[in-house]
Parts: sequence; structure tokens; C-alpha cells
Amino acid sequence: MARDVARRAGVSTATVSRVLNGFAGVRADKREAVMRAAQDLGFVANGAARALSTRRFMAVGAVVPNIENEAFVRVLSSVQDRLRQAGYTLVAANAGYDLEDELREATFLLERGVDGLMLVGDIHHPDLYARIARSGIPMVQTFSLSRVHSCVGFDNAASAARAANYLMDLGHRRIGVISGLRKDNDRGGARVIGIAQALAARGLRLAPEHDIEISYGIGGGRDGFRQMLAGGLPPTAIICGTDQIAFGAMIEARARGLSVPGDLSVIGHNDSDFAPFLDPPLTTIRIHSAEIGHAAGDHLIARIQGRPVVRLTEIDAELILRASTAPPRRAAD
Amino acid sequence: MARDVARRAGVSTATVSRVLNGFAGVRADKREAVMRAAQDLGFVANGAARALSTRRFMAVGAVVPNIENEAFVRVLSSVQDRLRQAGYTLVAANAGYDLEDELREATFLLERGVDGLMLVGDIHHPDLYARIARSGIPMVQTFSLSRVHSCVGFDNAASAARAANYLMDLGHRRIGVISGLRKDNDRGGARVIGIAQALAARGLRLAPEHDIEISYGIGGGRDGFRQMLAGGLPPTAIICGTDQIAFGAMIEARARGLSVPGDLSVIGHNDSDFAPFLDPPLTTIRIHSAEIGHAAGDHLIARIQGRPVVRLTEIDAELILRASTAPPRRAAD
DNA sequence: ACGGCTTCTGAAAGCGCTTTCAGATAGCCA
DNA sequence: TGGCTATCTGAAAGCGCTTTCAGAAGCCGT
Repeated sequence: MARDVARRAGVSTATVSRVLNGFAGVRADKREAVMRAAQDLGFVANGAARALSTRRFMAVGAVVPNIENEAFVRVLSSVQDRLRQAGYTLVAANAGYDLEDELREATFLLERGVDGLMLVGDIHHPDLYARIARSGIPMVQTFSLSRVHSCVGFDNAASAARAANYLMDLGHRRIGVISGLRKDNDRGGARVIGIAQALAARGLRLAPEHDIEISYGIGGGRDGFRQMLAGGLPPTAIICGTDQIAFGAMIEARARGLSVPGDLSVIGHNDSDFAPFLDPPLTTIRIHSAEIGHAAGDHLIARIQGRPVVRLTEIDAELILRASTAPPRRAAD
Repeated sequence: MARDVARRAGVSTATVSRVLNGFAGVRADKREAVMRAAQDLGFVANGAARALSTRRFMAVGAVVPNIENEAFVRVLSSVQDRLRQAGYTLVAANAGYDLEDELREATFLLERGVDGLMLVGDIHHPDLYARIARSGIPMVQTFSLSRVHSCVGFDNAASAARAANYLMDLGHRRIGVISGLRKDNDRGGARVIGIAQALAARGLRLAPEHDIEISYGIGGGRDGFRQMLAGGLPPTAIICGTDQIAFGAMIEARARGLSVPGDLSVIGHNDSDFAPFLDPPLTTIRIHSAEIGHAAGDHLIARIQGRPVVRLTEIDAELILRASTAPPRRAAD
């Protein structure tokens, strides 16, 4: 097709390429002619040919555990922001909290020839690391910190511990956790560990019956809290893996005649759109997904373009205080 | 790289290609040798070269107005489902309810060489249609019906009218609408028109002060309802463009001391996750996003593979009755 | 007007696959 | 075993760009 443009403009394909890629050093009249011819013909370069020739695909891949999760959508959209500015496309895939699936999806993207890869978390299939290394493209992990790999995220254990400490400062002593699936999910796991350690540091413990793992979603939150109540003395406060889970737990609490925060303090994760509008408004750990995405995008672009980068970028989560947390009814409880 | 595999297996690249693409007619021993060599070398085919050679990119593009909207995320994820099964990748982009931006994004995808394109709605930049035609790839529109283009969707006007009729059957006579942005958005526009016509058919009218257009989100819903109350006699029922908007409106109603559904019936759109969990549970028009996505994916794949398809697939929306709607306090009101 | 520069330009060689086409090999029957 | 067909296989020609390299054209000063 570039041939057609060349013919029409009376130049060679080399010149067409030079003009269309904004190279200097083409005489104005020829440049004009090429522009016009391309316009007239509605010329659209063949991406595959260009990619083959330049060995640049101009796309980066991203594999997230769940594309329907607000935090991940936001990170994708902010990564895309940055990529687009640099002329790159984002190709996203869903791994569904499963290392094997993640490997499959990522391989798929690698085969496509992406120039960079964004992953979530610090646990991945060993083969995946091998393939990425072999392909030679830059990779960045997000939402958690890593000892060895490039990453943009925060210390999940520390931020969850902060929430636990806040609850303990309020006087809570029986604190529960409802997390999403922890298998193949270092973020969820780290949060629970962080909470358990914070409790331990003050001589408390996370009772097994107050440590619940459920699948995500509002329904999961309801089930989770129901399950928690089934196990002996109820907690006076809970920390949930997402705001959806917190929402579900609050609904279940109310259905059982427990008032929030009177009988139960609730903390969520993510600061979703609806969190401030729940009744009561939800205290939550705000994860700066957009900032994480921007940083991750910048990181990848920089490495693709051979610019220096810092390996680890920390974008700390933040405890947003709202009305779903309060001191327990009886402080000694 | 295929050369390396060929050398290692003691065959030609032609044979390597045949084996790796599952062609019959390669002797078992050579096939084995190729497989092993590919495995050993961790061979990953170069997608660009393959695309250039086959003139198939094995990817389809999708441009949605807002990637953070639940309905669109769901449709993307279900389209991807189908594509993946057929060996295709989904490349998604965000258009932000703007025809120019949509054109830009879609062109970007077209340049990438996608083999098919999914759009939302029936209003697009005229140049976009021209470019799609020139590129010769199949395109399918979603979420609304079209007179001329391939589409998978439903009659937005009719489904909204159904909601209006339901409210009128309950006895409501002052019905309001809070929609998202209607510019460049045939779905939103059609819904309002459908409601206005349904009202007109029963001798009522959609008062201008009860016809509110806001930006999406819970905050938008609150603002929208506040605005509506500012304009004279309040409605006894409202139909909202999304469940988020409905949520926002309900919050504002409660803040004003109005009870739902006692003083105000509320209907949303989408049947989001949280809709059944609101207080009261939200009556809403369920849009079968997943089914739309599956059908759209199947449609594109079929056309890419040269199989016959029906141009128009209707996947009707459904009115889900919950507790946020009831007869008005005084039926004559 | 001409030599010596600099600036432009086009021919051609890839990029790494797929696929055709013709030749090599294997299989079969007489 | 020889001849003929049916299977396999590899050489080579693209796919549509980019980019190198050498030659053409333009510019300048004398």
C-alpha cells in the first residue's frame, strides 16, 4: 500500500516512509506530495509490517486478576493513559486469580509481541518469569512491593496493620478479617498477616474463627460475616478485603440487628465510588490505583525507550476515616 | 527464530511452521523432533511476522464509551471470552462519550491491524464508517439496534417505555428522568424519548424540569435529583440512566426526608451487583451485557472466518422488580 | 562554470513467518 | 524389482514496511 502512495506521489516507498514517520530531510515539495497522496488514498500503514521491520510492536500487555474489579479497571485505564501519550496501545487480559491461567494469558500476549508487560502482585508462575526474561521485554509488577522485580505498589501488610492499629487504638480487642481468595494472591495474604502481626504486637490474636476467606463481591461479604458469627464470640470490628465485601458484611450485620458502628466497626479496602455513600459511610484503605497505573506506565515506557528508572516505586495506601468505625460499646470488651 | 528450531530439529522452516500450526501431513518423527526443539528453545513465534504473512492479526478491537462502567466492562470480558476460544485477542480502548475521541481510538486500532471491531451504539463519526469500510474488516455495534449496521442489542426506547408504563400502571403521573450525558449517546437519548412517548401515549408529559441530564456516577445522581426538586412540583417516580445514578438519587431523597418508595419510586438501569442490596432493593432494567458480548464476539468471529451471520441480534433488556417502586401515596397525585 | 560539499532520494536488503510448487521419498501393485 | 501414485519436504517467494548505502541533485564559493 505504501507503494501506491509512492507511485501517486512520484517518489519511492523509502521517501513515503520517511515522511509518514516524521523524519527530517525530505524536501518540502515531496513531503507535501506524499502527504496529499496518503490523504487521498486514505492510507493506513500496516502495523504488522511495521512491527516486523522495526521490531517494535508499540503495544504493552497487562494481566490483571479480575477485570471487573474497580481497582484493576482503574489501573488499566491509567496505564493506558500514559501509554497512549507515548503512542503505545494497551492490551489487557484477565487471569482470574490463577497462576496457570495467568501464565497462559501472559504467554498469549508475549506471542503477540508486546513491548512490555504489567502484572499484578509478586507471585507468578516460575515459567512466566523465565519467558519474560527470554523475551527480553521490561516487566513491572503492581499493587505490592517486591524484593527483586520492578514494582509500583505499597506494603499491603503495613497498610492493613495500620488499620488494625487504628481499631485497637479505638479500644477494639476482638478484630476479624474477611478477605477475598488468598490463593495465588500475595496482596490478600499479606494483609491478613499484617493484621495478625499488629494484633500480636499488642498481645492479641487473630482467632481462626475470625479469619474468613471468601470469594469476592457483596454476596461474599454477607456470607463471610455470617460465617464469622457462627464461630463463637463475635468480633467488635472487622477489616475487609474490598469495599464490596465490607458492604456485604454491613448488610448482614444490619440483618442480624447489629448496628454499625455501634456493635461493629467495619473497614474496607479501595475506597470505591460508593464507599462514602454507604450507611454509615465506610472507613476504608484507599489504594491509589490511578497513581499506580501512571507510575507503572511511565516505568514501562521509560525502559522500552532505554531510559533509566528506579526499580521500586512506593505509592502508599491511605486510611480514610469515615463513620463506619467507632470505639466498641464497652471499651473493655 | 523458527530457523533455530528448524536447524535443531534438522528440518526446514516450512516444516516447523507446519508442525507448529497443526498442519497434517508431517511424518510423526519429524513432528516430534520439531516439537522437542521448539520446547527446548522456548520458541515463541513472532506475531508480527505471522500477521504479516497470513494477513491475519488475530486480534479484534473494541471501543467503549467508558471502561469504568460496569456494563461495558462486562461486555468486554464476555467478548474476550469468545475471542479467546477462537484464538483471538481483544484490544480495548476508551472513547469517553466523544465521537472525535472514538474516531481517534478506533483509527489507532485499525492501524494496528485488528481483524474486527466492536463499537457501542449507533452514532459514530462519519469518517469512522468510511475507514472501517476501507479497511474491509467486520464491525458490530452493541447495546442498541441499527437500521443498517450489524448490531447486537436492544430497543432502548422500548425498554425505557416499559419502565414508564409500569410506573404509570402503579398510578404514577409525575415521572422524572435522570440520565447520563446524552450527547453522542444514542442509548441515553433513546431512553428519554421512549419514556416521553410512553407518557404522551397516556396523555401525560415529561416536564422539562423533570428531565435532567448529568454526568455519570453516584454524585451525579445526587446532584440530578437535587436539581429536579428545585423545579416545582416534585415527581413521584424517577427513572435513572444507571443504578449508580439511582443510588445517588435515593441518597439525596433520603437526605431530604423523602422515603423510597413511599414518596418516590426509583428505577435504575443495568442491574449492577449492588442493586439488590440497596435499601430498598432497586427496581432496575437489567441489560444482559454478558449475552450481548458473547453474541457480538460470535458475530465477529463468524464474519472473520467467512461464515454467514444475521445482521441484527436482539437481546432484550428486562425489568427487574424490587422494592424501590410502589404506587404513589395518593394514587390521584 | 566547475569542483567539492551537503542534502536528498531510491534501490535493495532485510524483518521472521507462511505457503506454494516442484522435487524427493515412500508405498504399492504387478 | 520396476513403475506409478500418494505423501512428505525444502527452496524460495512473498507479506508491507523500514533503513542502509551509494549515487543524484542542489548549493556554494571562487
